[in-house]
Amino acid sequence: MDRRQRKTREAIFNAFTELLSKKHYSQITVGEIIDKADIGRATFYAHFETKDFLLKELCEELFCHIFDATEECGEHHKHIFNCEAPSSVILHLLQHLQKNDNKILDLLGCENNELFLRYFKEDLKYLIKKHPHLFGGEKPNELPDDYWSNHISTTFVETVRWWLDNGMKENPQMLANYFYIAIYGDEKQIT
Amino acid sequence: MDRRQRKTREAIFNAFTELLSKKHYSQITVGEIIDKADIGRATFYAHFETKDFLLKELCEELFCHIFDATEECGEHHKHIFNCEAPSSVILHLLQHLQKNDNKILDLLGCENNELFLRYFKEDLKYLIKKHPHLFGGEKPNELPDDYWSNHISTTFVETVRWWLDNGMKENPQMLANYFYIAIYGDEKQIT
DNA sequence: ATATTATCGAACACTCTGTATGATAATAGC
DNA sequence: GCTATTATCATACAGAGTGTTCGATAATAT
Repeated sequence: MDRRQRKTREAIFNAFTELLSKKHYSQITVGEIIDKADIGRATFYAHFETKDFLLKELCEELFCHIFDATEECGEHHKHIFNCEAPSSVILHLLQHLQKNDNKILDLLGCENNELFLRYFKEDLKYLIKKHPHLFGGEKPNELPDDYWSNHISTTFVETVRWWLDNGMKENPQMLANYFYIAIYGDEKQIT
Repeated sequence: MDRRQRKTREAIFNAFTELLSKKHYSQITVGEIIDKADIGRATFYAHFETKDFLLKELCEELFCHIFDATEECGEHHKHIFNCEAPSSVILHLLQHLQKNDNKILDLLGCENNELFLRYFKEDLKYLIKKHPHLFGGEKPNELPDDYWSNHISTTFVETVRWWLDNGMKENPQMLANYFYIAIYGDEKQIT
C-alpha cells in the first residue's frame, strides 16, 4: 500500500476516533472528519464510501487486536488461548481492557459505546461458539447452544459496560468473579 | 386535547411505525413521515421538535402499556403484580408479547430492535430495582445490587431478542424456563 | 526518466432540516 | 348561533450536509 494511502487512512481514523470520544456518532459530519484529518473531501471518499463504512472498518481494525473473530489475525487468537489458564480467559480480556490497549476503552466508554459493544459482543459470541469450554463452565443441558453462547457473551459485555458506567472502581479479578457468579452461581466462583 | 391534534398525532405515530418496520431509523426522513401521514411540514414540527423526540415519545407511549416504569399509568403496573403468581411475572410478560399487544412485537422484531430493546431494558431494570423479588429468585450475596438488576433485565431482553431472531418457535412457558435456568441454574427452574 | 496514482481545491447538484408566512378551516367558549 | 382561538395547510426559504466531478499538482513505483 502506498505510503500516502497509509498516512491518509491513519489520519482519518485518528480524527474519527477523537471525534467519537467527544460527540455522538450521528452528530459527526464528514466535513468535521476531513477538517480534523486535514485532507481533501474527494480523498475521504476515495477511501470510504460513507461514514458508516468508516465505522465498520474502524471496528474491524480495533477488535482484531483483542481477539480474532474473523479468522484473519491468528497470532492474537492463539495469544488468548496459550498465555493463561482457560478458566481465566475472561480475566485476561479484562486486564487487556484495563490497560486500555489500542485505546479501545476510550471507545467502549464514550457515549457511542452501544456501537462498539455490539461489535464486541458479536466477536465474542463467535469465539464462544467455536470453543464452548473457553470460559471453563458447563452449559446446562436444557439450554440450546445458541441461547447459551448468546447469554455468555451478553453477560460479559454487560459486565464490562457496568464496570465502565460505574467508574471502573473494581479490579479485573473482582469483576471476573462477578461474571462467574452471575453465570454459574455462588458455588463455582474462581479464586 | 383538540381532536385535530389527536388525529395528527395518531397519523404521525402510525406512519412512523409503519416506516420503522420497513427500514432503518437513520434512513427515515421527516419528508417520508409527513407524506405517509399526509400532513403539512409545519404541522409535524408543531408536534415534535425533531425525529429523535418523536421516537422518544413513541417509546414512552408503547412501553407504558406493558409496564409502568414512569409511575404514570399505575393500573397496568398493578396488573402485573396481581393477576399472576410473582414467580411467573416473566411468563406473563412473554405472553403479552406473544399476543403482540399494541403491535410492540413489530418494533421489537424489526431491524430497529436495538432502539426499542434499550428502552425496554431500562424500564425493566427500573422495575427490578424497585421490586427486587419480583422475579422470585435470590440475588447472590457477593454481587452489588445494581450489577444484579442489570444482569436480570439484560438476560430477559436478550432472551426475547433470541426468541425473535429465531422465529419465535418456543412457547412462552419454554422461554421462561430458559430464562430461569440461565439466571438461577438447573435446580431452580419453574414448573 | 517516465508512467502511474494519490491528493488537492473548488465547484456542483442534490437532499434534508427546521423556520416563517398568510390563508383557511375546525374547535371551544359564551 | 356568534366569535375568538388555534391547528392545519401550502409554499417558500436559508442553511447544512452528502457524494461526485474535474483538471492540476505532487508523491511514488518501475
